[in-house]
Amino acid sequence: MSKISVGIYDEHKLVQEGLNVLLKSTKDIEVIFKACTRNQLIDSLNTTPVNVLLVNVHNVNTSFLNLMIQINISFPRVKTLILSVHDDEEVVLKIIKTGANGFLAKESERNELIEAIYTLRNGHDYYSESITHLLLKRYISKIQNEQSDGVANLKNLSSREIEIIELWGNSHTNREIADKLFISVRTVESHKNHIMQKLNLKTAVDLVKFAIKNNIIEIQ
Amino acid sequence: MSKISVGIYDEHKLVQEGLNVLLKSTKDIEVIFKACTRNQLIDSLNTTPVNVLLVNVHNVNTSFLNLMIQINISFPRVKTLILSVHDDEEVVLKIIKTGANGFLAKESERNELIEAIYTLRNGHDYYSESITHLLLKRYISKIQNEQSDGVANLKNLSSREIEIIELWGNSHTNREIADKLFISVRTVESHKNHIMQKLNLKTAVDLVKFAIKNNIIEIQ
DNA sequence: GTCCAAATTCCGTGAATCACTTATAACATT
DNA sequence: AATGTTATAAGTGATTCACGGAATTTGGAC
Repeated sequence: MSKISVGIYDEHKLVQEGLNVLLKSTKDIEVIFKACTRNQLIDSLNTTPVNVLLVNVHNVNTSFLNLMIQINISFPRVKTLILSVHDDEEVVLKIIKTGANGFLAKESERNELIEAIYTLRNGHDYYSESITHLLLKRYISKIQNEQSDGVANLKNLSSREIEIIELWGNSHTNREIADKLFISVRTVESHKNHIMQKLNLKTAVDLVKFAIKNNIIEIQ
Repeated sequence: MSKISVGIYDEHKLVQEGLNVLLKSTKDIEVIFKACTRNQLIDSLNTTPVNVLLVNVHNVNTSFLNLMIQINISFPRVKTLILSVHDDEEVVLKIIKTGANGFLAKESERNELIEAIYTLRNGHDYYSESITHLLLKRYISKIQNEQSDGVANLKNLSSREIEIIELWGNSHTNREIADKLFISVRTVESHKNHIMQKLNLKTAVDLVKFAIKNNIIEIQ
C-alpha cells in the first residue's frame, strides 16, 4: 500500500509545525502540504488532493463552517479530520454537519491521531471517545424524548381532540372530518379552536408542527 | 454500598436460569426475582422495584415495546437493561425509544453484563460497543444529510416562492408576509397557489410537511 | 434585437377556514 | 349542590383557499 498523503491546515504556524513533527516519524504517512490561510489551503488541495486533511480549528465561526462545507463538497475524496479544543455539543454538531469524517477532542494523543488517519484513509469515520459519548448521549436523549414528548404534552388533549388533529393532519378538510365523525363542521372548528387555546398556538402551521413533534401525524 | 438488586425477565426458563447463574457468583449483585410472563414481571416490580431489570427479548413486537414503555413510565427508578440478539438498526432504535437504559448485543460476555449493571445502578446508560457504533453511524449520517436534503427537491421552486414558505412556515399570516415583502396579500396567495400546484399538494397541512421534510422550516 | 418561457405581481369570486365568543347537555369530581 | 371537563353546536367578522384571468418583468434561446 502506498503512503497516506496528508495536508495540514492550521492558522498558527507553530502548532502546525508541531503537528507536522508528530506525523513525520510515521513512515506510512507523508505530509504533502501545510496551509495557514484559506487561499493556500484551496490552492494546495487543487494541486494535490491529499488522502486526509488535518484541520486544527481555533474559532468555529460561520465562515469556517462554510469553508469546511465547500471543501467537503468540492473534494469529496479528501477526508477531513478535525482537531478542536471545543467540545461543547453545539460546536461539535455544527462541525460534523459540515461533512467532517473525523473529530479528535483535546485529550487525544499522538497514537490516536495516527489511528484516526489510518481509519479515514480506509474509508471509515473516526470520532474520539469523548465525542462519541457526547453525540450518543444527545442522540439517545433525542430519540427517547420523541417518545416521551408524545405522551406528556398530549395529556391535556381529549381523545376526541386528538382524533380531530389526526384526521386534519392527514390532509382531510373540516368537511371531510365532519362527515367521517358524523358531527357538524362547526364542531370540528370548535375542537380545533380548543386545541389551539390549550396549546397556546398561533397559526395552523404551529398545530401541524406540534402534531408532527408529538407523533400524532407522520411526515411520509 | 448495599447490594444491587436485579430482576430478570425472560420467557425461556432455561435462558433465564443461565443468566441467574452468571450473576449469582458476583457478590455485589443479588437477583431478587425471575419472571417468565408479563403479569409475573409487573407483580414482581410492584412488590420489589429492583435497581436493574434485565430483559432478554426474543421477539420485538408491538406488545413487547408497549410493555417496556409501560414499565419505564410506571417504574422510572428501575433501570432496564436489554439483552437482544437483534442488532438491526430499526429494532435497536425501537427498543431504545421505549426508554431503555442499556443494551447488550449478542457478542457481549459476562464481564460486560456485570459492568453494565454497575453502570446502570450508578445512574448512567450502558450500550455495548456494536450498538453505539450502529447508533452513531445512523445519527451522523442523519445530521449530515439534513444538510444536503435541503437542497434537492426545491429546485422547482423559485426563490420568491421559497421565501414565502419560509415566512409562512414560521407562523406568519399572509397579511404579515405581505407587509414584510411589500406586496399585496393576493400576491402572497398566488405564490402559495403556484407552490401547491407545482408540488401537487392537496392541503396546507401537506405544504407544512413538505417544508419540514425539506428543511425550509424547522420544528423547534 | 426578437421571441418565448418563466417569474412576479395583482385581482375577482365564492367557498372554506380561523378567531373569538356564547351556549347546552352529559359526565365526573369534590 | 357546586365545580370542572368534554363534546356538541352556532354567530360573526376576518382571513385564507381554490380557481380563474391577466399585466409586467426577467433571463435565455435563437
